[in-house]
Amino acid sequence: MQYQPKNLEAAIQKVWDDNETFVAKEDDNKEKFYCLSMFPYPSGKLHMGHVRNYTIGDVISRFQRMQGKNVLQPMGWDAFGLPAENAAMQNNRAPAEWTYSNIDYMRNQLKSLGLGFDWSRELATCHPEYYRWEQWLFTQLMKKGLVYRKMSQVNWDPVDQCVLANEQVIDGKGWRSGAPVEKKDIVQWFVKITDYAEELLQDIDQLEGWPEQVKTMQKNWIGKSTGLEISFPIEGKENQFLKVYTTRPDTLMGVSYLAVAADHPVAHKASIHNEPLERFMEECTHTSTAEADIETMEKKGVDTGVRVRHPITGEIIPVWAANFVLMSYGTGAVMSVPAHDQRDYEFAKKYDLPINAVILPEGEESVDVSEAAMTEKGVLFNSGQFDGLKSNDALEAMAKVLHEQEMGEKKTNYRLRDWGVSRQRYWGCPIPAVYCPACGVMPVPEEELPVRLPEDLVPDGAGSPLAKLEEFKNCTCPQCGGRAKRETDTFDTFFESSWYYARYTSRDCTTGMLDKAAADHWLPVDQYIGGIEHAILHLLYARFFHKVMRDEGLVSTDEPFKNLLTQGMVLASSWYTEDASGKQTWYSPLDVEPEMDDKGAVIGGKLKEDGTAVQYGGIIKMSKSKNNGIDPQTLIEQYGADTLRLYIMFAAPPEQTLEWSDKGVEGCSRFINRVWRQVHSHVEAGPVAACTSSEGLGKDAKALRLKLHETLKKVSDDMGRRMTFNTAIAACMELLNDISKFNVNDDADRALMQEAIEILVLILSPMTPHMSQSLWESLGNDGLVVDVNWPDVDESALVKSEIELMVQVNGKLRGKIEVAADADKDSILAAAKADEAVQKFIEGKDLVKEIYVPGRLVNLVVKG
RNA sequence: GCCCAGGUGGCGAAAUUGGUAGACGCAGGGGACUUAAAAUCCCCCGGUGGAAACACUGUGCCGGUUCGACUCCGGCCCUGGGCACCA
Repeated sequence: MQYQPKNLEAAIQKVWDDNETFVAKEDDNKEKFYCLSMFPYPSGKLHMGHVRNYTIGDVISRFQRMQGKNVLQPMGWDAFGLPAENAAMQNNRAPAEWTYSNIDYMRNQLKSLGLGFDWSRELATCHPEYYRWEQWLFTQLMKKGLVYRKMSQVNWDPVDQCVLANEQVIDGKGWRSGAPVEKKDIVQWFVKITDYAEELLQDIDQLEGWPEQVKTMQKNWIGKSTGLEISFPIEGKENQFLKVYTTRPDTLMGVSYLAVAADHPVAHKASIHNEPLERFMEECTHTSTAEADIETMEKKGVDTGVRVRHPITGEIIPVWAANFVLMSYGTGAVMSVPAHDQRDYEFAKKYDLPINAVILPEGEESVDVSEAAMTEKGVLFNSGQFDGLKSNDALEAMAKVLHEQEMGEKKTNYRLRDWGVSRQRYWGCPIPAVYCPACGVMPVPEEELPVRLPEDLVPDGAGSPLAKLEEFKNCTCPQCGGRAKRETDTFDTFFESSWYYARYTSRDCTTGMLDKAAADHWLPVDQYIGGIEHAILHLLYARFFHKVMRDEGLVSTDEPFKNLLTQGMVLASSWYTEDASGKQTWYSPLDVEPEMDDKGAVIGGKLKEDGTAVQYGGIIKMSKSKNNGIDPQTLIEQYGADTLRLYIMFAAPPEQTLEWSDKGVEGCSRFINRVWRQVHSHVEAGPVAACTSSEGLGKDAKALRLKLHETLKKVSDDMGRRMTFNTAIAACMELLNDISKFNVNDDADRALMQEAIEILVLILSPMTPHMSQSLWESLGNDGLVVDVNWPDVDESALVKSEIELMVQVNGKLRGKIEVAADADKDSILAAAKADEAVQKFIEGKDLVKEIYVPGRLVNLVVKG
């Protein structure tokens, strides 16, 4: 019987569908397990990153179900976003229509992978039944004072008259118009995530099932610091101060200038009679708003002419406007101490500003700042009354003096900024606010929700379509009944993805955002799986939303995700040619024959079609722009979903990047075929009951049964605790190698084969559910594999009479000895010293130390 | 620039708590089967020296701790992710 995955997989998927195998119901008799993979943006087709994400989730779900848990594994669509608008402009198609057809296509793709989703809970964030509840939550936050409006900067395309996302700004120019981008101030909605900064920070310690690296990134992002907020009196302006915040108050006596943002009010005022400053400020409006750009930009500045007085020494200090100071951070002004901060140092060198050293390295007499800043903490000097103080004690001392003079206060600061949620875009959730000329800004009343997004618009890239749509914009004031205007901005799409995990528990609830009982039953998510690229923003916003929902009485826990698995990206080799103008054309790795040097390193390649030489672009993330994506669909058709799933899980542990290899897929296909043939050749000889004990088995059979239960033990641990599916699969491969070498001589051997093969089929089933289901039936069993209990390890099969120990001399492996499993230390050491290979290295030398690690090794330390 | 990861054969990787470096798979080489090919099965496979036994060497680079380091510590190099409007 040949392995033909295409028909087999479709038939088994139909059985799952017909039986509603994966529809989850609340059941208090079983432990619940909520397994969630990050939902996809419906971009058109599944890519390999999706396949990886959802396969990992499905393997975990199936494993947990076989552990007897009641598993919920839902799926939905992160349906709002920019790509729909871009596609709309290109194809003159409405984003809604494009999105819905993508969803239909991708749903079928997911089904063909055999993923055990509860489709009855499917949701799409662009459905009004979904987004009405985030609108509702937002109006609650408005009433609570947790949202506000303020001016903030956006990238503005002066030609297309629209706001650009950071990724749409290429080399400072708009991606479509090519016009230099400008910064523009507009009024936008902000959510006060900073009110929860401390709790978001503290609760990270509760997240025991999160990777350490993600927790560290979140801590650093929130960026709690304690420092001083210091007021510098402005010269010639009675009672006017420039405020700065510093985490290094110990360097206060070394301040040589203050730097303010180019759009700081002080700079604005000063620019009126200062032409170079005015020019500089104008120049600063033509830079990107992205932090990475600002931080890597050449540091520039201009003297504003404004002077302040040092709050302690009274010294006159210049105020510069600088392009690296951001108005949106802290007070928009910083104190600069070139001697002890490298960026300030470079700026001071460039503009010939004084460099005053005030910190000595601990235990030293002098400090050299002729080449670079000394950024370590130490002991204060040149600091008048503070001389001799340690850096760490300076905060209290400075705070006391400044407090008395009302020139400064100790302050806790967070790097985290409030969440700007306004987007001047069409394909998003409308922000439920109304502007009345008489009554002001107010929330849309609950009974008028949802504010529906019209779904038939086709954006043209010039401005926001909603802002141009009078029938959307015009409304009546809920308070006075007069004519009013609706908000035409939409939410940041992170808004939708911040609570979808909760909505799955009560998707059909029409009376509230969540059904409390259902939400309490399933939440928190037991296992969340998604890309490492979401380590900060998405996960932080979702944690924040959860706390907000908790404070609204909607959920009962502090945190949404108990365990987190951050999966690595999927990479493939990349190939390109470059024309005279430097324009690159990228080719699919499937179309290229690589060429290697003697050492096997890739040096180039040729197109399979016509032999054109192409250059190697390295192994990089699969992406449309580099044309190195591998379409999962063709692989499913060629090898079947089980082979693709097995390869994805075998090629690397889940957190690591995964490099695509078509040869590797073939290897997995070979393995599946070997399992298939092994089962069928065993079954051909007729039915047999599985072996249940090692008693009475011959030597080889005993050894195979040992291997079988060792493998079961390892695979259970790898899949349940370690989540290293690659090593679990490797163990299954080893087991199959042993099974196929085993000679069946009698009925007892056949019974052992039955046991071994049944266990192999079961433990592979999370990865290869279709194959396992089919083989399970061939082995004479009824029912669904997914409802079978995970097999138990027979501990008695694991008992060994003899063990092998390594013998080292001075830490180098010199021999191996076979000893009884219960041998004592002295006899083991004696055996080690008696070993012929070991003898050569200890003969005639002084034995100075003997180390015995039970079950592992002996190390003999000799001298001379 | 800042924050966080990663770096082990020709390649993907393994070594779980400091204790046999390279399991498993891919590629490659040799053989069996076949008229032949594919498929399948068996053997070899880090480097250097050696007929072999075996020895030396080897986990990005430099240094340290230890009886013993891929694993711990300090410094550096390279690659990747994130940096608040891609999702």
